[in-house]
Amino acid sequence: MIDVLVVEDDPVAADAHALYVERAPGFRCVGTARSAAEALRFLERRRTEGAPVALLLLDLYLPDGHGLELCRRLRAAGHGADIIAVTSARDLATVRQAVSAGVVQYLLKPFAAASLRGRLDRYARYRASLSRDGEAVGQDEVDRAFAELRTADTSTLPKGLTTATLESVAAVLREATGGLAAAAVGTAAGVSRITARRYLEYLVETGRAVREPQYGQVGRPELCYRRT
Amino acid sequence: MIDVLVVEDDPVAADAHALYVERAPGFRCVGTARSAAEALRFLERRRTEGAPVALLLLDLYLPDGHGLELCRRLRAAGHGADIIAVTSARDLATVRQAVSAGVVQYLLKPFAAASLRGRLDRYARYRASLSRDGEAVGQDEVDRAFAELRTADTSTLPKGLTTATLESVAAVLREATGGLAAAAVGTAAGVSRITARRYLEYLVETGRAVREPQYGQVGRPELCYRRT
DNA sequence: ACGTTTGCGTTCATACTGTTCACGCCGTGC
DNA sequence: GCACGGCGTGAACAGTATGAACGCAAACGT
Repeated sequence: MIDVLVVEDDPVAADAHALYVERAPGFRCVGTARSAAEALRFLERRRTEGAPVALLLLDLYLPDGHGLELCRRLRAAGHGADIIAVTSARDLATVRQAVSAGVVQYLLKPFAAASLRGRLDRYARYRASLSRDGEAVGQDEVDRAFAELRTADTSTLPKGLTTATLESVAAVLREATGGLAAAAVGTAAGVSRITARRYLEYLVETGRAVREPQYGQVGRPELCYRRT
Repeated sequence: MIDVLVVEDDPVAADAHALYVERAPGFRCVGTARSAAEALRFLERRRTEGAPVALLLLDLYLPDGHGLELCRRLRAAGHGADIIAVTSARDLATVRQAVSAGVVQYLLKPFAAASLRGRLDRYARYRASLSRDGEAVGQDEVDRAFAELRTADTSTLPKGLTTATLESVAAVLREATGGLAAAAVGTAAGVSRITARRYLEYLVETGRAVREPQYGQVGRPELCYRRT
């Protein structure tokens, strides 16, 4: 279970964020703070109690200072909590400062519930890929863990993709019981293997499908796509 | 031009890193530091001179303290420099702490020159995508910028190996209590002995597994693989 | 020392992947 | 009305991850 603290001065937004966190499997909202000072007190108390907070949903505009200043104070105090910035700050300078301050995700307000949910799921996967302890890791594993923190925008489709085709590909995947190869999806959706693959890869990127190899008798293994 | 400071106690490695940085277009190595204290002094001096360092290549094992401690002190002092960790620390706990401390890349030593180069290029792209003065920025642009920092290097795995298969082979080895023969690993992972051996050998090469012969019966000894 | 036994390591055919490029289509400007 | 540029699609092709076959290496038994 990943313990989350919501830091947000607007009570309505704070409640909404807390609700979204509770709804995400594996996450638990252990409290909300209205200000930087309150957040620091909360984190300190949890740490002395031996149950440190793992993740912060942090609004950057707080009544008693900037959210990034809270980040810095937090790091200086030795808190290891990860931070997802949830803010309406739309300027690039703030984004850059957030990155250097160690913010793992940056979500612009207003956002859809699914958008936050996607980020929380990604974060959970990142945690899972780093949860094994006491073992030597390779560069590939480190890269994979970092890649989990990367999120694609789900609201706008990338160039070369259309809603209609995406819908039919997603529908095929939804109907299928097990995993389906790109070629099979293509046939079922009435498009070529290449096009089907394009959309399936997009679904994987946005976390709505997974890809796993199916080893045959001989030859390169077939990639099977399955909805999550 | 992106100003880089190399923080590394080994003079040979420091020179090599500085050389690699100079060779990357758009980057300039403005100095090297042998210790955390020296690095802090250097950053402070550059900042007062009005030419703050933009990026650190940071070794985590320093003579006067851990590199991540330097990160925290740096943030507390308000330095906004980004950090690429270049280290031989192969444990997941350190990786996690590095992420929460605001490390943008994590490169394991020893590394190929091309590997560092790839990361520098990606960092340059990240900078470029955030350098526009245009104020209003959308979620998609933020995501793209983050993605530049977190895209896994495709060249980390040798030709002929896939992350999915590597993961399942590594998982089998992790679950096993004692040593396992290539054939046994293959059966458990759902691949052939040949494929299992390929990945096991890779794990041995990268120091994540060891290989030891099992004597006792008639015939050629069986090679048992075990995680480290 | 030599045969026997057992599994290793290499080669190569194979099947699927992933990329590149040309085509057709829709919308826009002149 | 016609040229044009951008965009979504698929055919062709090179690339690549896999396993079967097979020769060989390394141990034990006599």
